[in-house]
Amino acid sequence: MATTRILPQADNFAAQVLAWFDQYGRTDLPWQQQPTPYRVWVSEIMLQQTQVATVIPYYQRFMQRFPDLDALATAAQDDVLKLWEGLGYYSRGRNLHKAAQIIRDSYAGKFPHDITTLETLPGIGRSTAAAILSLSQDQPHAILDGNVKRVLARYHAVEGWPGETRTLQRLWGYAEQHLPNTRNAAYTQSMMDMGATLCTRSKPRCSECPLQNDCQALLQGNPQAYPGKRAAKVLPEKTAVALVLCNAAGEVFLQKRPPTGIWGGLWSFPEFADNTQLHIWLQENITHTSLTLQPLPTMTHTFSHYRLHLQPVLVDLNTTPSRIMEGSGWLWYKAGSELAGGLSAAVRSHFQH
DNA sequence: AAAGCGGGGGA
DNA sequence: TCCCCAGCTTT
Repeated sequence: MATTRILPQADNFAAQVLAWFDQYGRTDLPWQQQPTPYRVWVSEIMLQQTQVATVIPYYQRFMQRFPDLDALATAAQDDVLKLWEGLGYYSRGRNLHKAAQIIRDSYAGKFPHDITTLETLPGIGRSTAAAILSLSQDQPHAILDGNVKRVLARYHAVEGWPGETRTLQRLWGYAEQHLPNTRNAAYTQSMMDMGATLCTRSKPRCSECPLQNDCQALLQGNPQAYPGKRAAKVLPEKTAVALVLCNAAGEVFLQKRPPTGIWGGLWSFPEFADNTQLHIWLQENITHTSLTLQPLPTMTHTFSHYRLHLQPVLVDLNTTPSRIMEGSGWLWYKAGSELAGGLSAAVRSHFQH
């Protein structure tokens, strides 16, 4: 909650941010011309998850077609979504349209100038509501979009991933603490511009930053370490059995995997959910009277979404397969030989040992 | 190919 | 309150 600040700034953070804005801040963006709440609102919604350069042409078409709140509220949803095509996150367009109708019907068509009311509208959260009223009305609210999160996380060396409630609360605290007593709109724009152009995710241009002398992350020598990344999720563990079937020629039996899923379309060992499935397969496909099954050391593979513990079982036929060396979907593979298609990581690591 | 992004909505 | 999702971009 932004409160009235009657004391002078505790530090010169805001002064430096404002001074930078006066020299380098953007003032030529379409929504900065006649920054009415409606125009700023539309721009802020479009700018969620989307960069300025992408937004500009969409914004211009949108404003041409829906120059004011009433035009938007009256439009058919399809007409709104048509202008959103290609921007992504289409619920933004639907919510924008819905909110326009709510303002028309419940607020007599007058755009709410009160942050609490604004936040109740679909598509408008705390940061977006603050940005609209700051930029269009110069109201003293703090924003906290991705750019500002980066600037503050670095300046204060805030540990933790901003998605965590605790980290987010700290960042909001700093965002409010640094607000200037005047020129809030310029300050808000400056924070966004600094985040977008200086305090970038990778290769921040710290030597050009007005905050470089006090930035804790920079003083630590590693601004890129902030904000913290999301903790790696604990991956589900899966187990499977792989058949390493060898013949007397020193070749290994491989199957082509289905086109989708892990190792899609690659050549790999026949894989089974468990030993029972392996035994069934062997009985159906191998005519030898007695087979020796020799377990090999377990191989662990980590994918983006799970960890696979693969139990290889070696079966040596000690015979040379009579005729067919290759069928559709399977073949006998000699280590190092040419192969039309890739090998799964499991097979590659098997042959490296 | 993986992460980031502001808010909505469901668990 | 937490978690996942949407869709496109950037790295």
